[in-house]
Amino acid sequence: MTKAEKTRNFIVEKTAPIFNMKGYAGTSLNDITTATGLTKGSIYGNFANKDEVALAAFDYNFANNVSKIEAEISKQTTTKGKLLAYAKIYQNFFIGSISQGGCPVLNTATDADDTHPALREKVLKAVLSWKKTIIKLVEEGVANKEIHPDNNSEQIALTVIAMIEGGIMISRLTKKIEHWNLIMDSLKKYITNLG
Amino acid sequence: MTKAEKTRNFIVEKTAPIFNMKGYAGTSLNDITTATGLTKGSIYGNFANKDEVALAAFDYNFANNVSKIEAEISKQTTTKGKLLAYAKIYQNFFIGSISQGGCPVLNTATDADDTHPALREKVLKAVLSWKKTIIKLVEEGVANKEIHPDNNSEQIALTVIAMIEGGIMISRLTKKIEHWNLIMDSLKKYITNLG
DNA sequence: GCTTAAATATACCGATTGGTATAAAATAAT
DNA sequence: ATTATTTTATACCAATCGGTATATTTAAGC
Repeated sequence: MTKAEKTRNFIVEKTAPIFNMKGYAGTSLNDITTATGLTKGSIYGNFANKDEVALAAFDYNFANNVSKIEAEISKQTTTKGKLLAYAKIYQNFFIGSISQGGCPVLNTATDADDTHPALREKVLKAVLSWKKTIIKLVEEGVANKEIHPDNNSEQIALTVIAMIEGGIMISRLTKKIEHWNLIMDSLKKYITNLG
Repeated sequence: MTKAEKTRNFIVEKTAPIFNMKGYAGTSLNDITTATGLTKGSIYGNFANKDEVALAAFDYNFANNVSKIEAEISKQTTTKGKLLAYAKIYQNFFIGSISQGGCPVLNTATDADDTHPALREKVLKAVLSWKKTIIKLVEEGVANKEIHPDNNSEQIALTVIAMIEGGIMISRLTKKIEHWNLIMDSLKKYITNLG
């Protein structure tokens, strides 16, 4: 890894939480330079413009979350209940992540959907791939005869995502962990009752 | 109504959708003056600063949505199924609102939760009052023996809000009305199965 | 170790940011 | 109709915005 690559990564690491908290328009180049300790020249030596930093920051934030979730999911040996594990993991594990800027998908989606097409496109892909992952899990459950084939796998995936993201919004706003727990319990019940 | 009051309302009406789309940091005073056709002097003659315009804009956006929803809810004669009507109304009615800037609660919550305490406080109150309204409906249903008393009314309220807001985020991002329909159908089923 | 190329810092650019003082215009009260 | 008051427009402010050209420093190749 060359020096430039290291610096590039360093910039992304340091600015990712800022973009996640303040949004694209809310994050200034001054924020970026003070967070990294670097000067503008150095930033623009590694990125063409603010857009590229923001896009890289979203990728970083999202990949970070995905890898954490996937690491926990893969720990689950039982193919049955893997879907349920999804909710459980989010509930127990995601709290820390939630308390420091929140979900990058939710933040970037609401921030960029009407204002930043390139960024929007990235979140869109992220959500669609997330949806696809859950659909696969559901179909796995159907194949295992754990989930009734009458269920609409796409509907389940969308519902799970909506409950998680909506729940994150509420919990971060009210700052009440009980709210988060109640919603995640509700999600668990929803998944359990799929059978 | 004095001239100043009229102008104040006019400014709020014209800028409310902009704040809803672009967020607080993303909306500039230039946006405000071009949207209203007024000059800065006129804006600052009616508002102390940009903050006050943003706060008034949120109030306007939120009140607008609430009044629309309440108008439809009150049309429902049956006390039973009023909760269900909630989902139905959102599904059929909110689409137009969603396609032009989205839900002010979701937008402002994710925009302001880490950046703008005064604005955050306003959304917080809005969500808590929304939650309260649903809780009351649920308790009404329990009193009518339509809903089993074992149910946790707060959990139901939070779940309903989470599904709606999460669903709005997804639908606005993917721009697929089928996604919205699937999630709202899921919400209806959730409410139906409460009994 | 020297040269070459890459990476960073400095200093600056015009444009725009939110905000204000003051003057001009429009409204309200008498 | 005239005065007093409110409302709007003009012109300006310092600060910050995103971005760039150039100089300086640092790392890489030989």
